[in-house]
Amino acid sequence: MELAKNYNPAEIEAKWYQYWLDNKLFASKPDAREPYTVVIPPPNVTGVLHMGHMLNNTIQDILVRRARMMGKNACWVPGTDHASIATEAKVVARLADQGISKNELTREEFLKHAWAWTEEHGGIILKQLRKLGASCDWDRTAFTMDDLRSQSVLKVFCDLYNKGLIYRGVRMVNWDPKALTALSDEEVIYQEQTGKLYYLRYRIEGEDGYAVVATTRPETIMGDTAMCINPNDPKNQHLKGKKVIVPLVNRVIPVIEDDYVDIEFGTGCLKVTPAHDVNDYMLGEKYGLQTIDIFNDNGTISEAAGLYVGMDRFDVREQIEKDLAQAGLLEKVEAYTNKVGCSERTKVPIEPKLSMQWFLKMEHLAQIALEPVMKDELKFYPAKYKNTYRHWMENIKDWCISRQLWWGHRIPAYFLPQGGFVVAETAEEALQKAIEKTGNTALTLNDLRQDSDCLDTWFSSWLWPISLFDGINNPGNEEINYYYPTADLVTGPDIIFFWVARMIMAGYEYQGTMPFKNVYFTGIVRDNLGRKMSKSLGNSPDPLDLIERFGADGVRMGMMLSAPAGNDILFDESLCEQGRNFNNKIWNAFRLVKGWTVADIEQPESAKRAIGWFESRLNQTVAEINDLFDKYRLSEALMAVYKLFWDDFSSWYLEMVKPAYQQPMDAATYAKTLDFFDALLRVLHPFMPFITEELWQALKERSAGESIMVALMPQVGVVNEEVIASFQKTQEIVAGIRTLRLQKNIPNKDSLVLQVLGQHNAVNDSLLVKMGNLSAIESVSEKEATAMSFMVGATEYAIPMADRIDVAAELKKMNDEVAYFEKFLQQVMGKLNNERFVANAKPEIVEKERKKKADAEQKLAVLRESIAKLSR
RNA sequence: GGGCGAUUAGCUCAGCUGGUUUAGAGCAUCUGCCUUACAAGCAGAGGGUCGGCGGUUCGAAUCCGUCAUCGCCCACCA
Repeated sequence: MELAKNYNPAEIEAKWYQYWLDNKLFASKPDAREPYTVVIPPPNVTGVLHMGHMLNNTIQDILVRRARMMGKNACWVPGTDHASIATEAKVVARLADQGISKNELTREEFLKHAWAWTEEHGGIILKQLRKLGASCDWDRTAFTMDDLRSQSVLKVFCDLYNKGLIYRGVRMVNWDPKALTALSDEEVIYQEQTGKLYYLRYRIEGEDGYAVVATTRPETIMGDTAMCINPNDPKNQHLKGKKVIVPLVNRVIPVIEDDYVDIEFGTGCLKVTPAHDVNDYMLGEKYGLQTIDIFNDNGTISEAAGLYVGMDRFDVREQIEKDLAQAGLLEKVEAYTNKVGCSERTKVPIEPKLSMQWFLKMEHLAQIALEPVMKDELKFYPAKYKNTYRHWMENIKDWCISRQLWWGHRIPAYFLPQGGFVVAETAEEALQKAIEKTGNTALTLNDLRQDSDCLDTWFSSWLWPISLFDGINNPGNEEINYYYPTADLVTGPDIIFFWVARMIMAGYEYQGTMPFKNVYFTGIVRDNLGRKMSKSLGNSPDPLDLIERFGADGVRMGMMLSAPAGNDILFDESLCEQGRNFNNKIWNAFRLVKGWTVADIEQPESAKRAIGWFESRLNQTVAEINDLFDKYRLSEALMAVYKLFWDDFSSWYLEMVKPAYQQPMDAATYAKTLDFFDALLRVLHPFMPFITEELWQALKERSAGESIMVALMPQVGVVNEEVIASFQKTQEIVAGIRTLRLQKNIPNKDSLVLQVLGQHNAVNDSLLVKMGNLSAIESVSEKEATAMSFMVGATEYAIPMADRIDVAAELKKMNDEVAYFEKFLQQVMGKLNNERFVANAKPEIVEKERKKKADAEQKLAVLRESIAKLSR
């Protein structure tokens, strides 16, 4: 067989992905095996794969593939999210490019465009995931707005409404003036902005003086309906019971008193605008103040304001500053930085606004979802997110679930002609309820008007682990019973409240148990300077381009090399390079092994020893990897396999069993080597699915449809610690020989004699001879005068150098060692001479120190003797 | 303003309930090798007073306090 010198992933990856699909290896159906379920965090349906997805899905695929090879029935369900607000914004933008504005269209027309967009761009991201090797059960691909998921949403909405957990009412909500919709608290992000603090003069009615109010939002004065002071504020006592006049507006408003006001801030006077500030709203409620809504939905000034009507809120801020100054009502302006709540989606500052919305009461849901996490029944990795979770749960507020958008699940509430509404899953059902409610049998579907709002995107996402198995519409069906609760959820901590917490609530509310057993929080993928990857910085590599250049396996390995749970990963292309290099290493190891010829010859002693050692090392590493996976320490598990393959297998094992040039190998060693290779490929497969399949198929005869994907992981066999320890000594001796060769420029092909002084365990001598290229190993009581030596443990090894020896250098080396061991011994003696150490430390610790002392003394004795001889 | 987490080799990180000779790994670096699997490689080597200061202890990277720097989350100070 002719194999290319370098591994070429491109040809191989497409071939095997198709093979897996053709053989339905990703598909899962309930059976007698233990299930292992993962639901994908559904990406935005019109999204494109970025590095965050790469990380997230690589981790999921590793977990899923491993579970499959552990004999579980692995089911990874893919899908996409309709992403109500984000997608609607994109569709609106595209329509605008075509000169169409949303409000020219009917709801139906708009939705037609939205669906067209979805079909056009939808699922691109899922196709891209195939390039990564994702082993999703594609037949199960779901969409948060497909029929089953939509029905689930409506059913849950009705159920929660019937339970009294969903209500409709006028509340202060976060209003996005650009997207023209209400938002949940979680969709508001607070950003620091440098702005100004304006000191405005409010004339006191019937007096000459004025009170000064500090505000960041002078444009809201048209909505002022009171001024508030702290009753305990000594500097504002004179304002008690007075009335003041709103600048420019000239409205007379009362001065009220409440200890909510911070005496220290500004002048201690607060302007109260109940319609446009959460706290002011609270004050307004408390003191029965009038509310004047001075804003239109798009952030311009409304008729109610009387002034600046139709102007944008930020233009008014500039204009009013000038007008106030001109009127002598602006005391001063200071530079001021504060945090402004902005829409997560459109980035514009949100406007607190009173409006009629739908809300979900969260208290009960938070209650059932908190304890399981705190008690680790449902585990978070890393656990530090438990704190974050608890804090949110304990301070939870009602969830505003209605959005003034069209792209999403329309709220199943139907308004009646004579007022009031009914909630029902279908219009027909609603009509029936309406008739029952009103007693009016003449009502028809045309008399009902369905609420035009739709639901927050997350109101469908929170059902994902249940709705994917149709557990809402069809409770207790075979699939939900089998696949639920899912095993691991892999997602970013940025959506812990949006999604993770709410899924846990829905899980307990609708299935009576957790939606997943473990949550693995990934970090954020950053560039090598620690900056977030973003389009504007241009520091985000194109994943598909990376895959093309380094191979999917190479990129996967690059992502995983530094990705402990919860840590951000500083991504650099060099990591992919390392991954590619590793692929190449595996490829070439395979070339070597497949190049060997087998003959009916006796198995050499060295091969027997090598096999015994590697078997133990393999078992040891497999056990270690099992443990690391249990702790979700995937990058460490990968590193363990990496070292096992590169160092132990390639650098040591293969070199030890390798026959001399063009010589054949014995059949037993060859068979064993193939077995080892097979096991290594299986351990590697979850990390690097493509190259491992390619080589696994080529390693031995396989039958049609067979795949490493469904081969079983190696089991942990016997680990002979003694063999490993004695081999480690052998490795050190070989390294010693190699160091001397390098120092003295002795080529590898020149064989050497190794002299051993004192005790030597000869079991690995056959390996020593082979790896060190020795012509003999001699036990001597005294080394040759011209020998150079090194120590392994307490034994001295020497190699006669004849005229190559440099006595002075050799002496210096040994004297340095003496100095080192003397210092070391001194430290050990310091401890042992300390009575309190001997008295207090655990006996085994003291024993260890005694051993150190004995070893050091022996080494010193050997060294001193050598020095004495050499100096003669 | 509260809370959480970090700070260990040039870089990215391990180091669990204090005591495995002198704190580890990978990458990078340096030296020697185009040795018939692999230069995307082989062999070898160097590199850290564990952020600062104090404390507890026979003993501290590890526990406590404090300061500094960085990061994240939450919060209604206009």
